[in-house]
Amino acid sequence: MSKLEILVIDDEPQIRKLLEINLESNGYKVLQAESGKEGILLSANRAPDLIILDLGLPDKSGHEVLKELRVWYKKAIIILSVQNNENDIVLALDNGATDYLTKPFRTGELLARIRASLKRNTSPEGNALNLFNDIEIDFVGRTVKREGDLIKLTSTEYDLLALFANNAGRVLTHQYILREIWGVGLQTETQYLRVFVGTLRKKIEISPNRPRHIITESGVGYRFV
Amino acid sequence: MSKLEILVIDDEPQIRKLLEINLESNGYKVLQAESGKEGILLSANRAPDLIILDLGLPDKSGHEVLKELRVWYKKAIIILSVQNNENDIVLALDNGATDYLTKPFRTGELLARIRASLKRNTSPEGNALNLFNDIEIDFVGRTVKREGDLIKLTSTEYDLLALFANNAGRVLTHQYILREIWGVGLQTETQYLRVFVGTLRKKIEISPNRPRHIITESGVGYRFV
DNA sequence: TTAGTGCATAAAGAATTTGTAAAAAATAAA
DNA sequence: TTTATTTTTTACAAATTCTTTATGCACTAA
Repeated sequence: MSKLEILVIDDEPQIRKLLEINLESNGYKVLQAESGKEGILLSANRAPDLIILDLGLPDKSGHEVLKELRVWYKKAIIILSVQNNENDIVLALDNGATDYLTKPFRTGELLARIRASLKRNTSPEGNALNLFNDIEIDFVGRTVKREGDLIKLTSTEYDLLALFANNAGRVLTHQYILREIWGVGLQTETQYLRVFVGTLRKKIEISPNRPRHIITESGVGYRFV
Repeated sequence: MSKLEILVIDDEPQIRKLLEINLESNGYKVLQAESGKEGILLSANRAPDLIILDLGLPDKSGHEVLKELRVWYKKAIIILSVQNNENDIVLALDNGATDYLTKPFRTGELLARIRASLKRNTSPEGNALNLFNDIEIDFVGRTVKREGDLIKLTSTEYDLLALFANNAGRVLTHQYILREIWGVGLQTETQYLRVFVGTLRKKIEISPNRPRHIITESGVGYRFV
């Protein structure tokens, strides 16, 4: 899994440095902007997973930046500000800020609030369902259905099918499949593959001897449709 | 549109009164509880749209209440506490609190944070009572029934079943289950899991050697249906 | 035709994984 | 303390999955 990206929009270099160190040591990738304009540009180009926004920017008010971002940016925006007056807090939250922290802040708390915000980013549970005609693969649940009925697959069979499904339409060479599923040591055991394709076909194809999903590409490999 | 309901769990009557006045004048309906137990019960019965929870309760720690609620309650929980130390804040947020405010708080800010939390309240309804065919699990009472008859489970057995029920239909790996129930240190003790799945099956399955609820996914983990 | 190559399938054996019973240890209750 | 309950270990049986071998078919080229 790749690192989550966090964009820091703040004009104070010390704060940016402090955040950079803390965030990177916690496994995040950090992008930096020192003005509102640059921040908006970067958000549009890189689509970070979370934005930390300072209210006191040189070129334009942080409230304005927040408003502009919220037109299209749907993920978490945490406000970080020296302003501790209620009006600013209420305004920011009502403009769609996910959270509001006042400087000086405690890094542990900030990290916890970042975790909480990121958790909610993904919450509308996008069950990664993949449909291939009569075959339905649920990558989250690790289950496979044909015409609504659950099919029992062994773990290798599932891995193989998932590999096919993730490369639907593409021809996968024997070598490549063997390397992905069995590892580099067994790249030459083409017979494994034949056996497993056989059992998979028996389970997911309507007529296994006339496969419509796992197509043989003679001399090369297989293709999933 | 009917009024949104907010449950206040706090043992201080003054705070409850203050919140009641402020919330009701802002168009919310207010429910009140003065202990953790009462709060959990009320949440289960009334399913409020948001919960405001004080950490310093007389009967049990607010952190415990939060954890118990989060097993099934999916909407916003805002923590209100005199504790301003980082550990409490981090713990609460990591346990699923939506937000954390320290007393004394500014009502305008609280209201803004409530609005922000309610806006994000999109997750599907969680229910304290869960039905899986003949099995009925009550997350509030921590009780399990099969065809109406109470089943006696040890606490680990219950935790395991609750974990399964909260992830019904999806395959849970051995590692994941062990981490959730026994903690990070015992991730490799797969045998524990076998024994407990065995006893659980004996208690909830009609024919334990042909399980219909806890399905083995050989080489991977288990799946609950 | 006949040998050669690549693929499909069945089935036996090997290896791994899982289930179960029961004893030992730890914890909670009386 | 004693007793009861729950959890952790241990040992072995059962089931499942993976690997290997054998065989037949289809196609191609000499």
